[in-house]
Amino acid sequence: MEKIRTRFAPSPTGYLHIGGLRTALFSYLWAKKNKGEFIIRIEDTDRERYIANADQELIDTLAKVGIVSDVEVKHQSDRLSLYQKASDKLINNNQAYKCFCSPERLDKVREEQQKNKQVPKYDRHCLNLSKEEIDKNIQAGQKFVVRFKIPDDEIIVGQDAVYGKISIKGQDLDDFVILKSNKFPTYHLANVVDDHDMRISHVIRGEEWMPSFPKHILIYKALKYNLPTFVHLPLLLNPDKSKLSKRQGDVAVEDYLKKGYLIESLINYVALLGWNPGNDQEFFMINELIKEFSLEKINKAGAVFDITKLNWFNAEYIRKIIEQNDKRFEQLISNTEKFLGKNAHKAKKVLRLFGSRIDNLADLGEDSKFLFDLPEYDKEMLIFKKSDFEKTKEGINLALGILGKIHHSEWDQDTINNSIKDIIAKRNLSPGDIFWPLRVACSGLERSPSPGELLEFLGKEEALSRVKKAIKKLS
RNA sequence: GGCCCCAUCGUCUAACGGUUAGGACGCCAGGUUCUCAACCUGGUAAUCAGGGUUCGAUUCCCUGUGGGGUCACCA
Repeated sequence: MEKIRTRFAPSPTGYLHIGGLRTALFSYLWAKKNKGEFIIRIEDTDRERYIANADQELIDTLAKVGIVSDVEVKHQSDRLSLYQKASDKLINNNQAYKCFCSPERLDKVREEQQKNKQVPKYDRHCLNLSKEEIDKNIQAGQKFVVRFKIPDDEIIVGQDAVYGKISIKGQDLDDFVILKSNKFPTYHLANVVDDHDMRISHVIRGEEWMPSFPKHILIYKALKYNLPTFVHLPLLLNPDKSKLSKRQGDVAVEDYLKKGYLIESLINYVALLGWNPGNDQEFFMINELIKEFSLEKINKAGAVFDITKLNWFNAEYIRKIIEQNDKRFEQLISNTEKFLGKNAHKAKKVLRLFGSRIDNLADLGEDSKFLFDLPEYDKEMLIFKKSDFEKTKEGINLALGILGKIHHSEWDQDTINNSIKDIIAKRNLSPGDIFWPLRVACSGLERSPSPGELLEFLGKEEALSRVKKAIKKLS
């Protein structure tokens, strides 16, 4: 059997899109599952939209999430002769022709057709130019494009691994351009020529390519290439069901990385958009995805990119990593540092404190502020809703006394909690009379990690100072 | 508008003719508890509509409706 070869072929016109990530991931998974090859190819045939370095950034972002090309990354702009040759061949076979129509004329024709409520379509003005006319035009320095000649009496049938049989009448197709006047190929030509040249077995791409699928089939046939398996992926959608786009939220993978979403959660979540494992498993590490991935389980309907579920995945992964406390935790710590600014050295402790309370690492900066800089708070806040002024005052004073007696070397939440519980029992107070004011004293907040955790984090000196401050407020 | 594709809880999805239509996120309620988070328990909520085919349709077929994609010398 032929070796499985897939490719991800972005054009360097911007950053990596979430949808692009999903496409790249599925291609990658399918190749790896079959012990095949995954290839990245840069489709830089549009010199007008080209963005310098975008190709490298695309490659870098993919590498960050673990998706790497098995062969050297090639650029289509380096391979122009290949497309030229294919184009020549099609012209020679009378399956393509040179077109000298100016953009102005094309615009006019299109405008006219729209006015008459016709479908905009090239009018084949140059289809039957004589050899003499063509030579004359070229000699006069006239620019031309090469158009594919659509067999308009044919019905083109395509087979897709996800959508099944797709058929369309030739007459509904336009004589599309395959070679631009600057000798660069269009997507249609370059894509087909390269996929054939690189012996791609599965063309995995977004559903937005469906309309041009028949064109590609026609080129394959005209060039006498074997057809690869086509796999069109359902679209990723905005909450309003339109194609996932900027303006309704972030779509760049880098944006999510910057906000402190983990690679694991991004990959895991995106893998489950338009694909399912056929059972209830939700958590997948990359190797499990490779093992379980299958084309049959790809869905047809578009999938809304739902940030709340991504948040859940991310929160789960953060908790798991902290719990496991291994090498990945060390990585998470250094990843966390950049969100803490000057408090980066406390990253590990901050993570331990907030790891189960955040959706993404970017939340950490804001959430942990009070640890380093006690906010102002109202003294009323110190009194627990089921307590009163006197009991609160008694409680926190007792706390101060106990805490003062705990030695620096024993300053940890277990010791602290045990001592406090002790005194609560002895004095017949309720936990709220003492834990609550301690929390507020330490945080200035009503919602926070537990007092024990906070006291430990702050250290004896800072902790006692905050407690004293609270007592002062009450007196 | 032409062409193409799609259609199960709000969202991601399972059920390859027979299920009380399942799971997850979210949301709600309760438990735990000094608060929040986590955790545990429970609940909420869906087969777009109408026709067929069939003993039986979420599932197959048709029509309608709805949504989306695409109609460039962009990919």
